[in-house]
Amino acid sequence: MRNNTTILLKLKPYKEIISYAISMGILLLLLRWLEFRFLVLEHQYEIYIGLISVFFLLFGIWLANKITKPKVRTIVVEKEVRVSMDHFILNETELRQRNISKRELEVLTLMAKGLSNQEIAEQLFVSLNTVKTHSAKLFEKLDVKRRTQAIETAKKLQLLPPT
Amino acid sequence: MRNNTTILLKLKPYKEIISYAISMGILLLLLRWLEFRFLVLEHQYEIYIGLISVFFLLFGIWLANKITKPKVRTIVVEKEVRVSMDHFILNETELRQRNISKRELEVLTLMAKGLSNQEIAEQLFVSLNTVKTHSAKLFEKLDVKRRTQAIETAKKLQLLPPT
DNA sequence: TCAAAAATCACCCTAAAGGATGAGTACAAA
DNA sequence: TTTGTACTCATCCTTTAGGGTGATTTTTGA
Repeated sequence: MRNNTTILLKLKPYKEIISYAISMGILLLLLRWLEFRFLVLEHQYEIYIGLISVFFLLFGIWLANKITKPKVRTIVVEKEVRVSMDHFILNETELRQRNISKRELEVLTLMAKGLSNQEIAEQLFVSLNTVKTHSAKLFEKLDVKRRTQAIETAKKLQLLPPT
Repeated sequence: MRNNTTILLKLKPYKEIISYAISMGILLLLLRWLEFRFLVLEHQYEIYIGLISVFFLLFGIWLANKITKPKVRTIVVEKEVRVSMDHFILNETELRQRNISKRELEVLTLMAKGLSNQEIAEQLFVSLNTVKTHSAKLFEKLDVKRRTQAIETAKKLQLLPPT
């Protein structure tokens, strides 16, 4: 059982040769038959030759397609990929120098997302007043007057990820 | 000199046809010669047939290699492109789709810089009310409620340069 | 343990932002 | 010429943001 399989596997690479041999066998039969025809119709051997030619031409083409490695043309397309700064690194030095606390940075982050003070308060589970205090201190430390400026400045200082 | 080059260049595409014609010519001569041999050596026409067969077989293979189209394999190479302010391209399609006017974009730009409505009004030499009208329409068109959101959204839509 | 810093919240007040609506002008396209 | 659109400005009103001050509670580092 296992031996048979091995034999079959060993025969596999010679498949084409075998099919070639079979083809040649069929061809020989065909030739015999054509030879008979040729003898009967004396002066029409040009047709015979023509048929042979056409057959081997087609056979050659078929064989070539079977044998030859497929031509592969490689087209390299360069695709531009916008690299969004998913690997944002917070500028902790700046953070320390400006003495900005964790909570303040949280408020700043939510500010940058476009949340109102009320929404920030809800998000952080603190009162509106607390958020206001944080933002007021934040504006001082960032040396700005408005939240829009705070966001701009913070992004420039790499305290917030860019757009 | 130049004419010769031109002629050669014009002949170039027909190179295969010409080589084919030459091959056929040679073949005919060969056939003639073989025919002679055939007549002389009466019963050796199998060799003749064989030669014809081999020739057309090889010719078929050659032809197949010439004819077959190469398979095209497309390799997409992703190329990282850092997005920086330098080559910011405004998304005019988005601008048109959202029907945002030039003036509104101006206001949006100044907003993103952190200016107050009053400052924007002074910069554009219009009244505060005008700026408010513009910003109100902007918020509608950008489908946001606050200026901070407007800036965020606009940057995401590439209507404003990133930080 | 104790002081400093951070975080929380409140109150009051002003400034700015935002919503809704109406209306006049200028300019280009139909 | 008319029509539409962008731009301009105004008024009234509400909401949100921001400034200033003071106070209590946690947290933290020396």
